[in-house]
Amino acid sequence: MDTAKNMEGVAIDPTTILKNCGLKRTLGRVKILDILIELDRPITGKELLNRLGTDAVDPASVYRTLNVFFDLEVVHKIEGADNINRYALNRGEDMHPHFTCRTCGKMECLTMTTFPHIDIDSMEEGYLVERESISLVGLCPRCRL
Amino acid sequence: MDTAKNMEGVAIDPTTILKNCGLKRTLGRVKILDILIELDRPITGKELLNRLGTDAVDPASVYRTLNVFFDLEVVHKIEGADNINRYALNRGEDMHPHFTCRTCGKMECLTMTTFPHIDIDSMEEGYLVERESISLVGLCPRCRL
DNA sequence: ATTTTTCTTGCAATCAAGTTGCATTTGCAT
DNA sequence: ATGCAAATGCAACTTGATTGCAAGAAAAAT
Repeated sequence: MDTAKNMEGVAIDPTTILKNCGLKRTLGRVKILDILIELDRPITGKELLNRLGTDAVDPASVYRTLNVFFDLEVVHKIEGADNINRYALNRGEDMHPHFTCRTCGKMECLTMTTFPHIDIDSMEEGYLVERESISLVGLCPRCRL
Repeated sequence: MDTAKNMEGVAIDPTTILKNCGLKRTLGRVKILDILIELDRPITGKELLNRLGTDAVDPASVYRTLNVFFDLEVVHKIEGADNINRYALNRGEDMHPHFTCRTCGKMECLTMTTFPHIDIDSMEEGYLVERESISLVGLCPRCRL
């Protein structure tokens, strides 16, 4: 079985990721990366903690790790649906909107949807736009009954 | 001097607003509406409390009031830039993106910018989209140095 | 292989935004 | 004027997340 690769054809396994950004390979970080690699949608710190389950990593360490990963661009941080941060592995994908179900709280990446172009030039002079995000909220098929 | 009007030509003063939605005209609500009417950008509960200043309204009451206003569509609630809710008077405007300065935290409405159309049909069947928001984050001219 | 250095973690305390329960007060219809 | 539903203030609490610090684990140096 092949190792997963990202869009640039780079292998994505915890050890390689950690080595590539000069972080020590600790059990907690590996477990967190295992979960994020497995998943194709952004999850909250809470869900991550739940998934880590019994062999718990301390919440403080989880949040610290996520922030380190975010600073090193190992993960994306998605804010905005319900004021809870969600994290997803940075696979080098294009920017895309996210859909969050109001009931079950699951967030999904709308990778099939083209990211609409915002006419930034029509903004007043002098603004520097660093991040753009589009967020849809509603009901997913399962929660819609 | 004329009283301010919204897009439907309805006068927007605290007393009228409160009467129109069957809420009691209390001092706190009037003060909050005064501030929101005056402002053309969404503000946080914190900023609202600061502006209420010395003649303080209790934080719990402010947040309760904002929620009541939101439920009655008197105000918009904008989430997403930094996981802090911001509120702006509902003037019946079209949906528009918001820009938040990473440094000073001020949010502005990008009313001059057309709201890009998201191709919701390209989403899988069964989703119900209730809200859509577009959020830009960066530096405003003042904070850009 | 062992020591040393540096980085990480766990734990507990803390923070900030926001909510809730409840007794008291206030607006307003009568 | 007065009676009652609605709103407020206060304090306690919730939740997501951060921080200080002592103890522990990786990687580097010997």
